[in-house]
Amino acid sequence: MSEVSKEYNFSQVEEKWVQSWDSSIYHFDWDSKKPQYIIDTPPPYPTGDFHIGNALNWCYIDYVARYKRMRGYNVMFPQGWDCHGLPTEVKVEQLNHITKNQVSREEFRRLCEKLTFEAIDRFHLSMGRLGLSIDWSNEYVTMKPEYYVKTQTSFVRMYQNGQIYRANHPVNWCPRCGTAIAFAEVEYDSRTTTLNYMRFSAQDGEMQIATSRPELLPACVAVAVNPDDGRYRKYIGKKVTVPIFNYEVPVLADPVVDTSFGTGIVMICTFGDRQDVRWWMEHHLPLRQAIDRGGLLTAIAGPYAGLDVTQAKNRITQDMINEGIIFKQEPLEQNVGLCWRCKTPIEILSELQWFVKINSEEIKKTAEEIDWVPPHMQVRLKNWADSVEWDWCISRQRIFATPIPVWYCRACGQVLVAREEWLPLDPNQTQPSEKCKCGSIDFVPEQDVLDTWMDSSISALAVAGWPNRKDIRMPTQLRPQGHDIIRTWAFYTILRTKSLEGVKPWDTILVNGMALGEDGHKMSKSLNNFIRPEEVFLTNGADALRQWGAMGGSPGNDIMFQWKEITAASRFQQKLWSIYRFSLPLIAKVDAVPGQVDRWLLGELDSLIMKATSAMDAFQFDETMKAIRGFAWEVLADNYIELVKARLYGPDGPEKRAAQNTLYTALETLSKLMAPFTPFISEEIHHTLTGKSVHVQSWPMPSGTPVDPAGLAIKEIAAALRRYKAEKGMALNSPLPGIVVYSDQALETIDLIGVANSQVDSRTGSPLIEMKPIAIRPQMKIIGPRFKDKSGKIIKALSAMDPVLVAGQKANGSIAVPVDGEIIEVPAEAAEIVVESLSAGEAVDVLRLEKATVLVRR
RNA sequence: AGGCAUAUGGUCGAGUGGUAUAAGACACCUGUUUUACAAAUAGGAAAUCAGUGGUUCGAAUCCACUUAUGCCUACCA
Repeated sequence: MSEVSKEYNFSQVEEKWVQSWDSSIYHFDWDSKKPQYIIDTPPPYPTGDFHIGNALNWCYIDYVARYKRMRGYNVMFPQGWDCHGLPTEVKVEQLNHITKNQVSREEFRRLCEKLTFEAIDRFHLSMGRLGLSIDWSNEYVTMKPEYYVKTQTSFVRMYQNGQIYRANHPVNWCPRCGTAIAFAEVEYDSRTTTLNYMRFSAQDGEMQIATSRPELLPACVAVAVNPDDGRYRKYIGKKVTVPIFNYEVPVLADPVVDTSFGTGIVMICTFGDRQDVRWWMEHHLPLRQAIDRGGLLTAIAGPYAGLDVTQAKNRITQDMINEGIIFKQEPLEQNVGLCWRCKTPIEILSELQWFVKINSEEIKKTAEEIDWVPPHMQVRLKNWADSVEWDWCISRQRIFATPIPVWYCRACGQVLVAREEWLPLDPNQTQPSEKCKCGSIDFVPEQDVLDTWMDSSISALAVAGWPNRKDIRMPTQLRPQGHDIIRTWAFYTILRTKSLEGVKPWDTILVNGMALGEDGHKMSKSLNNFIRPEEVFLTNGADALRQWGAMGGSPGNDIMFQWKEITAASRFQQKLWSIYRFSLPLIAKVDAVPGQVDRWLLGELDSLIMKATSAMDAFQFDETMKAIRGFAWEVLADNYIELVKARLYGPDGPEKRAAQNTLYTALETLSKLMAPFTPFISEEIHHTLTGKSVHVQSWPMPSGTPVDPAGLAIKEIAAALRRYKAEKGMALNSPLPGIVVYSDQALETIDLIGVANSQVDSRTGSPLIEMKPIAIRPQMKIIGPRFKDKSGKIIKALSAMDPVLVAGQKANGSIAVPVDGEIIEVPAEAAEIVVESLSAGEAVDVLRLEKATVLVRR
């Protein structure tokens, strides 16, 4: 055997295996007869860094993938890249000092692709270094035609099924960027604005209305009051006149109106905010669009047309003050919706856009068919589904995204959606190969592109072989993701999979928490609590980081990054390495009959395997790792190895071989159990022992060896003797004058003699020591359910009885307890007797253990 | 403002109805060099389980309310 270094050199070992592993063992086999286990891996947005949060997500996936592989599944752990999106466009503009309109669409797209490919390369490096068992034969890149043909196909099919339509609909609009944006792209900032009190003239008098956006006055389509508000009841159903613009709008009643805000009367405009949209739809109000795509006021704003929002606000406010229409102003703390990119206040405009129909009920129903880990995460999806008010706007006014495969006939305006067999295509570069119904061949291409979620929401379908394979592998088995994107990625994926194939996308969704910094806040550069995985790779290695991911917390809970966890992980690896270093020259894989102590260890190993298996099946990685650490450290190192050292160092013989073989088995099994968590050190150990890779091995099965009670007793005696010596201030290897152990079993003494460095006599039975009952422990579990509300009194009375008397009665099967002058018979199990041993006057120390009594001569 | 979650020793964190030892880790204190490991080992101190009320024979555990924190969503005409 080669030299094993005293210290575990994680970087040498990890780098070695990163270099030499054959990644083809992780490839999914489309022809396999094994049960499939397909993971719908999140496709990250590659512009950015691979941070600790990513690392955590991918660790979770890798634990599962490796475990399932070892359990005999045909596992697919694919990796995709969600490329399209605004951040990349912005970055390209910054890096090249251009705006996207200064170069052609094709050129701009090319620049975005280049940046994205570079970013993907960086991710590849980090992911490899983390030891992820990704199946790179199933990699997908959403910006490549091979992938976006699927996005376009899904668009065409959903259009044909009537699930996609084009319509005028309110959208969030950034006037500066000139594009519709999703709710997720709106951020809020609190600002102080002005609340203006205005007079509207009504048929019977005057209505006073407060608004922070007087410039939307020409977009006013109604005013609303609360039906329960006695002040304004008389106006309901009547008309009022909009000042300055002089047209009449109805007065509506709506319970949502807050009677205590402002005057209790609301001006409904198209559109000031989301509530306006709700009212507009609910009450079927007309549309008066006062702001255009550029953020300028339209012709209906009369004298204010052509002004931008701020100018218009100032002018109209001043005019109304001058005319006495505004009679009061007060400051208002208000959260304003901003474009997250350019911080321009957004407007809600009605635009001709493409939409996907949202059927919340169907999504909720499908969500119920999926196993949520942890279960309460499903509630988040349901709440979101219930709060969705508009259909999903999927068109974006951008460049770097999947093109919408649609043209419009210049002659008659007819919409022409591409045929599936024409895809992939960009309508800006390709003309349709058929005429319009009107006979024209002159088409205008759709310039809008698809929302990025249209790409990523078919990830499950894409990895399962949709749409080309005859045997689409739906549903997939697992969706791992963070809880921050339940409302988007999970929601849209369920929607699309159900729409396109009528099935749920996954059997199980595993939701992991967010990675928090050491200060307990979400990791961010601005808080300076940001840790890069590379930092940990350098200081403690990937295995240590992976252990943190497993130990840090249970699924769904946020997990704090802590260096001390990393340190603890490293220490464990060092401990394991020490065990390995000690064992390697001594162990052997030989046939041998295990002794009592060996059978104890093998029994403990069995229960570790069973514990680890059930915890892994429930995605309880923390439980699994904890059990492994506990076994390796306390059971194996502190007890078993100490016990069998004498045998291992001793002459060859059946006893030595038994220890050699048992230790070998324990190490080999440990390397397998740890392989999903710490692939590097596990591989190093396993490979040295067997010459094979641990990552193609099967998950260990219990050998069926029960814990040998005699072996357990020996282990406890050894621990007691160690404690005894420590308390006496003796060196642990100093001999004792003589030891006699009493037990029900005939205990083997070979290991005890070695570990105590003393003569040991083993006898069956008990020593001549008087055992005196001194206390009674009532058993709540027995008494409670049987005696209910009397339990309290019985316990009190029982505890007060003479322990000697109770011990005698217990031996006879039942105990008579006097309660309130009445005798109640309680079963023998209702009381445990505490006994004290009285020394027989010999010069011995008595160590009383559960399964044995040890006399140590002084 | 709404939804969901969380609250356990100095710190982190298991435990989800059953005994007066509430796991473990880190930190702290004390002993010990024992032919793998002092980043070890043997031991110790340290928690009225956020508060109040309730259900129960019995509550860290279930329920209600309160307080604090986190996340998600919304934000005001």
